[in-house]
Amino acid sequence: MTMSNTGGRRRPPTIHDVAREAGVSRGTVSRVLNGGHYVSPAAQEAVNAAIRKTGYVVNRHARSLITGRSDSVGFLLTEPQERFFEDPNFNVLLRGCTQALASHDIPLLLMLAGTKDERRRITRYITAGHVDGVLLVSSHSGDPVAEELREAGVPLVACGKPIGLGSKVSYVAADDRDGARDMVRHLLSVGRRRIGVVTGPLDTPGGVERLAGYKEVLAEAGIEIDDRLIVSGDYSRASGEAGAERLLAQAPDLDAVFVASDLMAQGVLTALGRTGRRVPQDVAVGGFDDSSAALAARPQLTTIRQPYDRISAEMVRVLLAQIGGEDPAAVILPTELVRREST
Amino acid sequence: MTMSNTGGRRRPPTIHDVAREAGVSRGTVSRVLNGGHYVSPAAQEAVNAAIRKTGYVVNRHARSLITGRSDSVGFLLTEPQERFFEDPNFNVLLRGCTQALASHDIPLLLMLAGTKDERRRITRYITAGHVDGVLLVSSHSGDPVAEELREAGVPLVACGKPIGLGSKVSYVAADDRDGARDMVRHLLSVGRRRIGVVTGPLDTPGGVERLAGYKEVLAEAGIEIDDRLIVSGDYSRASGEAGAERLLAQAPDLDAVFVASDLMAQGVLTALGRTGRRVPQDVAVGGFDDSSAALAARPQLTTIRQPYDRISAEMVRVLLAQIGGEDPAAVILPTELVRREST
DNA sequence: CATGCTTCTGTGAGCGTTCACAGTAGAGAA
DNA sequence: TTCTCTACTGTGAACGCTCACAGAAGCATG
Repeated sequence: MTMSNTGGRRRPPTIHDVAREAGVSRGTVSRVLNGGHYVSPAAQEAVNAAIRKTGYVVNRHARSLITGRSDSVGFLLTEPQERFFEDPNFNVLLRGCTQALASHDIPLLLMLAGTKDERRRITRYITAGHVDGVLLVSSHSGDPVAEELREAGVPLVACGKPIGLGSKVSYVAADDRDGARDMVRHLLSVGRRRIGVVTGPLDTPGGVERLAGYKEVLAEAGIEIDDRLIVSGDYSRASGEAGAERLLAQAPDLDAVFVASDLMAQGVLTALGRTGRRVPQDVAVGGFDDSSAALAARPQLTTIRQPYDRISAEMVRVLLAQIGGEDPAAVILPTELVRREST
Repeated sequence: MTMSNTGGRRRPPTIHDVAREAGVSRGTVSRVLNGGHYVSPAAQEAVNAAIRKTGYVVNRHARSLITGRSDSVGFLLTEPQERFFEDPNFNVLLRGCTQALASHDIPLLLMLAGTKDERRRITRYITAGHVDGVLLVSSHSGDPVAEELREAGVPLVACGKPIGLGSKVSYVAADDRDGARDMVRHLLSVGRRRIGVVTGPLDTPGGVERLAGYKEVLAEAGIEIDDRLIVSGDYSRASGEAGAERLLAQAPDLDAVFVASDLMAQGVLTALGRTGRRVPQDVAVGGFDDSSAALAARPQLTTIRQPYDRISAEMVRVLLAQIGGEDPAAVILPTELVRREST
């Protein structure tokens, strides 16, 4: 009598064990697992009972081996690392994507491609088919990773419109220009006329579009664009502080600043405070993002809310659709003015 | 003449293709891929050339199917979601772990287990063997997920000492008690005597240990412990603010506050500012973590630096060792006082 | 010359799943 | 009856890899 493996190390149950338990074949169990088409109610029930009894969980590796899909997606960050730390938006986005994917039972692989080496390694990993698609967070133009992935035909959804890439890549973005318009209109409505702006990097759509919205509204209001009222930052707190100092030097009479991110707006508040200017009495400050930085700031920031929960949900939806064979799509979501203490 | 697949959809090269190209067998290619033992230099070279030429990348699913390993690890967050957003430490930890794993070519799966449903799903996923091990970020005691994983024998490394679990689980932590001692000694050294404390949750090791360090140093200095100087928070900014208000009500004469996290310290600063107290002139404030919040605060916080880069590196090292069959281990890392403007 | 050892190589089997296909049973139509 | 159609079920054959094993070659030892 040979020893069965009953007493040995517990081996996870396979589809075979389930089939035997349910008194059906592998094929029937597999069909139940994949939607239950062409399965009789009796078999369906028997299989489900057997799955519960055995504690069976599908072996994704075996499945992937034959289907060619990995049933996982990558969340790829090609920004330099500092932004990841500082920017609260990334957290929200990452969490939203993770949860949206989880509801489809799809794990998210976090990929950081800061250095050249990392980029090569990760590109290789992705193009080898180890993930079915990629959620890309990298707004800067000329991102070589994104371009390579697009060429390799990897399903891809960017957060924010990717400037450098051809139009054939999906993206989900908030309506930057419209948000900027709302904010500047709001600043006008509270009586401000000398409105400065700290833009984002001008090689990002957020940088370009928000500045465009600013200019449009001023033009509509018949206010001349004054170049001394326009400076650029890189979305970091420090660059906001530096930007505000340049603004104050070039145009000490300004009575409002529209800042292209909440984090930079924090820096602006610091710089204004240092010169003794009160916010909002002397200078109104409007941010952008409605990130946690907006609430952390003193005074709390009036800002433009980017619907990050919806953005992440849409990114996942579009990506899964694309993995399923649909064409790339662009989704633009509306923003919302959130009024707090700084205006 | 049948059509070869040369003209069809490009199919990724397999180990077979490499073997044919190199003029050796699958087995030899496999041996090269796995360390190159028992392979002649000539074969070694031929295989490497063939790999370069074909652009071969190993199919991890096929490998996993037979080895039983997944060559991936999970980063599991069982905290409620708010903390993830607010706390800058998570970012640092997450990034550090991702990078440390990347250098071993191991992808990180991000797992968020906020709700009961998510917890069940994720436990199932992990115990099914879809990851080789888990990096656990959850300091609260009585975490059911951690306990289940431990029982299931899943390699596990916690960040911070897990109170609830048996001693058989690995963890990496900063020396909380010693850090707290350093900070309180520092406050004493700048002449403070009425030192309040805002602790973390007392069901977390950080909460307990940092308070213990505080008490020890005061005892050594011959200062009586005054319960009115001790309040607890939950590491959130808001709880810091509330805690400071309670402290000020109970002991308006305090001249320093040791706060168990930088984020809470930000709240403390806000509350102090509201009562007109100057920091550090009237009240010195010491934080803990040296997170980005410490630099963002005005004044910038004197704080205890937790070596998160080393913590993440150690977590990964210990986890990989454990996956490799070694026994669980505990690692305690030293902290460092960082003096800034708030003391 | 046989024997053993070490280093290297190829081969068959099998990991757990899905897919294509063949087949069965029953219902309805001719 | 006989045929066709639909609903359902079971059975090989992969998928691409690693592992165990068998064997070959080279060299030293008995």
